Amino acid sequence: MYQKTETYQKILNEAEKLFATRGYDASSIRDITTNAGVNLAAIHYHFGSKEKLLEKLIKKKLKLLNKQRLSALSNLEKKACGKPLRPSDILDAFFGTLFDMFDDKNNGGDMFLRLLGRASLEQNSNLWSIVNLEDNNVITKFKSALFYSLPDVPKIEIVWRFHFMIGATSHAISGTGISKIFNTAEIKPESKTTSRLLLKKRLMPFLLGGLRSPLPMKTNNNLKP
Amino acid sequence: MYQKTETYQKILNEAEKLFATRGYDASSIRDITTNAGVNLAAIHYHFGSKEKLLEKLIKKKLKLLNKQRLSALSNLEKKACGKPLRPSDILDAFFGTLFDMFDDKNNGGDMFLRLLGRASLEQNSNLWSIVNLEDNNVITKFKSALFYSLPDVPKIEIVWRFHFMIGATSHAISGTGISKIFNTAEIKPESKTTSRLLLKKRLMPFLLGGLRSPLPMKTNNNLKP
DNA sequence: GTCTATATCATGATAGAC
DNA sequence: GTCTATCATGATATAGAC
Repeated sequence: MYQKTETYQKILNEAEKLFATRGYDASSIRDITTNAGVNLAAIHYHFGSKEKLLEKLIKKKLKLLNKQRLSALSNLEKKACGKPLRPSDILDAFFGTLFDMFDDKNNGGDMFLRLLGRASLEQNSNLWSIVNLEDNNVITKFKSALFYSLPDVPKIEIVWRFHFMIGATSHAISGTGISKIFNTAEIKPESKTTSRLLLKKRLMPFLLGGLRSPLPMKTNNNLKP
Repeated sequence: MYQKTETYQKILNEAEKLFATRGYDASSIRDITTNAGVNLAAIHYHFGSKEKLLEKLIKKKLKLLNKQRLSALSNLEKKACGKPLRPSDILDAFFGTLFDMFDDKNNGGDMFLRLLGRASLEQNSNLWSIVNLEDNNVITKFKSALFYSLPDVPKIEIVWRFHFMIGATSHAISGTGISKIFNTAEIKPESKTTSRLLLKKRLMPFLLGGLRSPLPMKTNNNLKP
């Protein structure tokens, strides 16, 4: 892929900067184009709309993330020589990369997650469906690895738990409601840096515990009491 | 609390309906006031702004939810006669009520979660802090119950895991990314109704597994290899 | 093809008359 | 409390310059 035009790149860079610092709604296309030194209508010309511009940014980030995920999984599989992987390693390959991207402040890592979250909440947004397509191959590969790794667990349960793990992780990373939870006299709050460093170490056992927890009862439970 | 004025109530009702169906951004104050049969300026007069109107709605829902939560917890504690509660019961009291509210389609249950999610993502929104205050008493009580129920687990770990559980639940309930996860040939998709009914049954073991999973290693690990 | 200038529209907010 | 008029802003469409 070549560089596209200079205007195109200027807009992309400025939008990423502004979205990251102010958020999507607070970044007007007037702000973006003015700061980028281009015309107001340039966003419409190059991207179609402000929303499409956001799409472009998200897809760019997502592509990078998923490349890292697949690479991590592939490395694990090479070492395993056809044997099932350890669930914890699979989770590391999937969620660990996300943490790395999140910690990459210079590349607007947390903005990415925030915007992804926003995209999933907007009712009339087609952003999420676009993200799905992009992500589908990765999800499929990781699900397969989990199926193979946990042959005694029904696939449908694994899929559900994958879903739950993604939720816990998104929420934890975006920091939603952190202060609410930690604001009590009983707990001496850790410094922000400390908890940041420890977050991954804390979340991973939680995810693994959830993934491996006993299966729910069948709806029609015919066992004797 | 008395009825306030008729106009006030009309706006509240119409706003709840429109936010639930179209989302916040797509519901203009012109739509709301027109449908409600009141003047355009009435929202500003009675609530101050569109955002404040949303606040009002969220607080109303939240108050109801938290009342139910405290009531459920209180019932458990009465039955326990001072003994620690079972973790699964505590989770039921906290998350089960959320599921019930979510399933209350007639009262705009899923709109509530969507708007709450939105509120937490908007950077310059003070909605979340308002929600915090409202929620603080409830969180504190449930944390205490968990501390008492799991005396061998460090409090800080319990708090973190509470946070993770909330994330998994929000994500699961809002349905974010469901299609992404389930779209593969390997799994025959359950009907929407079925998975809805089974969601709670599936999530609870996951949460419990996460809550009770082995603790993470200390950062400074002095144990011999 | 790339970009700019301009016009137009919808929205949230507000002032002031009644 | 209610209403009309008006404003500032953001988003978008179009015409046309280079």
